[in-house]
Amino acid sequence: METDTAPLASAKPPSAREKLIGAAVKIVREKGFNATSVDELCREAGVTKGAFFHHFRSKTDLGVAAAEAWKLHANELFGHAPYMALDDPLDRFLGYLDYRRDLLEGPVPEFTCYAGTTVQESYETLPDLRKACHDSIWGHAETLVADIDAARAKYGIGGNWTSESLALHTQAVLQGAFILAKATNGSAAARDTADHLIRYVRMLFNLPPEKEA
Amino acid sequence: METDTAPLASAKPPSAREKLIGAAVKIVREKGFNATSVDELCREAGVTKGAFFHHFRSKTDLGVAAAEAWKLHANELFGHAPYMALDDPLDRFLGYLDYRRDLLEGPVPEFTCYAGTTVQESYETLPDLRKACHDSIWGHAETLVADIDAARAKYGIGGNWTSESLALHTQAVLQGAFILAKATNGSAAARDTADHLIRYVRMLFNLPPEKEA
DNA sequence: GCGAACATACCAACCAGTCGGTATATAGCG
DNA sequence: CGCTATATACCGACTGGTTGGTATGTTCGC
Repeated sequence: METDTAPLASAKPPSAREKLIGAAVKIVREKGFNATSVDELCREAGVTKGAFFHHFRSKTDLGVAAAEAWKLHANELFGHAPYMALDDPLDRFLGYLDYRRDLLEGPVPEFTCYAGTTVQESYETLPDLRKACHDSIWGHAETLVADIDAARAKYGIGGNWTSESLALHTQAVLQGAFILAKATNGSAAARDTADHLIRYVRMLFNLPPEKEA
Repeated sequence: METDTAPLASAKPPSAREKLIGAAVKIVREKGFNATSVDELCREAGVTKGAFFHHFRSKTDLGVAAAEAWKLHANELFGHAPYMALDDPLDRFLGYLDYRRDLLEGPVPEFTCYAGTTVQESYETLPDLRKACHDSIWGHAETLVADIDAARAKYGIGGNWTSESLALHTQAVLQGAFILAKATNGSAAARDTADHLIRYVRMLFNLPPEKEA
């Protein structure tokens, strides 16, 4: 049906549709999907209710579109980060993990995940939204698998685990870090958890721990 | 103010208060805090609205009481599990992790965390509830710290990390596992992530990986 | 007969979604 | 070029149902 989903930032004149998707990503990360009303989304986007229901059949529909936009946004951000220019696949993967840890700072709603937040509220009640959030998370994890696989082959790393499961594990740890951040309303505990993840991956690949204090 | 919070299961005649707390823990884990209405909680508990607002000043107030009950419930469950009889602190910690992984099965709402679910929806808007969820998670993590500390001392394990941070990391990984479970509406991905956590802890303590397939 | 535990009736605010309408752009046609 | 037809984008008042919360009982143990 709808395939022209635009990323979070786009060209010159943002249409009502794009403004609503941006508003959803922003406000839902602050207050959650259910606590965000259509009127509030319209106010944030500077758009009327008529425009809302012209572009989206329902509030859930906007939630789905926002999940798709969120995946594109993430893959754009991490796919073009500096560490992606490195030659070694393990360096790229470790660069990704460092980058993700370093992003854990500032106001909590600015580094948390739209899809992870939303799926918690929708998984039992809104199947379409659950699936869209699943695809958002899995679609991002997928982008890590090739490098993990290549790194294992290059350095001869075996073990009773799959590269897919490690990619998903990184996402799980980050999602857990977001929950710790929300619980404390700060980012320190989240960074500590990301450090444990980095330590784990380095151990899996027989690397020494990062520089100590 | 209110200090007589009862655990999830108690003696003979469950009062309206206890029934409401039980209903909150159950339904909020399914649908989230905001999507759960007071009327639905009353229906589930078999209690009228008058009884609800006799015992709780607000819906948020019930959410706070449920978070406290949830912590008591968890510490009761894991504090009396079989592995707690083991002599070695590392065996107890590993027993805890195995037990948590093995609990990841069956319907998703039955193994997910009330506090982790709720804090995501409330951290910006309902400070009291955020704090109660924080105390629930941190209060459970605390119960692991003594064993981790003792295990490190016994086996001479150093490293640039604190026992508190590892205890919180286990909670973060489990919270992340719950999100993967919700996204898939199943528990397989969650168990895989728990396996990575167990592998990490074993590596930290210089143990070989668990039995392979 | 008095307070705690519950029940019933009710309310104002808010909710997602509807609907009749307008403004503008483009296309087809002569 | 001028005229009509059609489609898209957008507007905002309105609706029926739901929300969290209140006001006013009733019941019952002490």
